[in-house]
Amino acid sequence: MTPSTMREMADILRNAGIPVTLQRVEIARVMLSQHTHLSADQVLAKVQQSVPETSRATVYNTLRLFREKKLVRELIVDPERIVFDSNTDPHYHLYNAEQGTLIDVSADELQVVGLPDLPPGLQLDEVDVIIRVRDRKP
Amino acid sequence: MTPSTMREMADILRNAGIPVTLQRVEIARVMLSQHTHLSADQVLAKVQQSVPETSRATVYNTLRLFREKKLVRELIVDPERIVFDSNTDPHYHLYNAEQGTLIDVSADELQVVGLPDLPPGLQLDEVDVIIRVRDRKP
DNA sequence: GTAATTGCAAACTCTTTGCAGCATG
DNA sequence: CATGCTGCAAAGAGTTTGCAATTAC
Repeated sequence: MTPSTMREMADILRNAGIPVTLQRVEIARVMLSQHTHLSADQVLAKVQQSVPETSRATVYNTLRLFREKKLVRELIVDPERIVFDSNTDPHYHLYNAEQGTLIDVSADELQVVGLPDLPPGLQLDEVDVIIRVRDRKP
Repeated sequence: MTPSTMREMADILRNAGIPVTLQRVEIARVMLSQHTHLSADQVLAKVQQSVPETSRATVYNTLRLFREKKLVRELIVDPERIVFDSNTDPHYHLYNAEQGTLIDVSADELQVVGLPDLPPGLQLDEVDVIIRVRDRKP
């Protein structure tokens, strides 16, 4: 990690009100230095490449913390695992279950029209759109 | 189960090419006699009210079979459990995670516009829309 | 010194699987 | 008789939790 990345990640954490630790900076580097879609185990594997003294529990704890602070979103697209998305702008997803690939679709291209009125006492949280595709079988 | 329901469920199974058994008729009654959203465990609990000699494995096997035969859809809305939906018409969902309630939104009311062109070699499987709501906190 | 953070291992939940017995055609 | 369906129990995967040791303020 370059010094500037280190500093950038630490700043993101502080701005979010998260006390800075080595493991959190490292998890931030993996998740937040570019847009990605990663499962908790994928994050663990990447973090352990640079900081082997990182436990699975810390990764789960930290990802939950990041989610609460809105640094990442949880995507529920596959029953096997939760995917964490570091793109927090409004957007949708194209998912290929066979390959496990997940691609962002900007909210500029794709829109949802005709959202129903919500029953009173409810407020909109978010709208997920998942375009599920598969390999064309000839 | 009235005799007519019994017969109706057996017909649905036969039409789908599924050999008729007591457990399958019972699971069909729970899932298919009206539109519902149920987890495997909820189906198990309901089926066991009338046919206690029904195992968890059979419920999972049968729900998978129903899915392959397009009698039900699998909904991935909550990381805790898979929900099976007996409404196989095109439609979307409004989900309240706190209450666990899931409501159908017809494809007549709500539409997705601007679906991206798919990369060659891919075909569209389905488009899921989940409107996530929560209780309004005053 | 008090509180927060971490690692380890165990626990937990949902789902799948292996296998023996039973039923079915 | 051969196939396939069922129940039971165990296995498996992902996630959470309890707790003691360490670190930080």
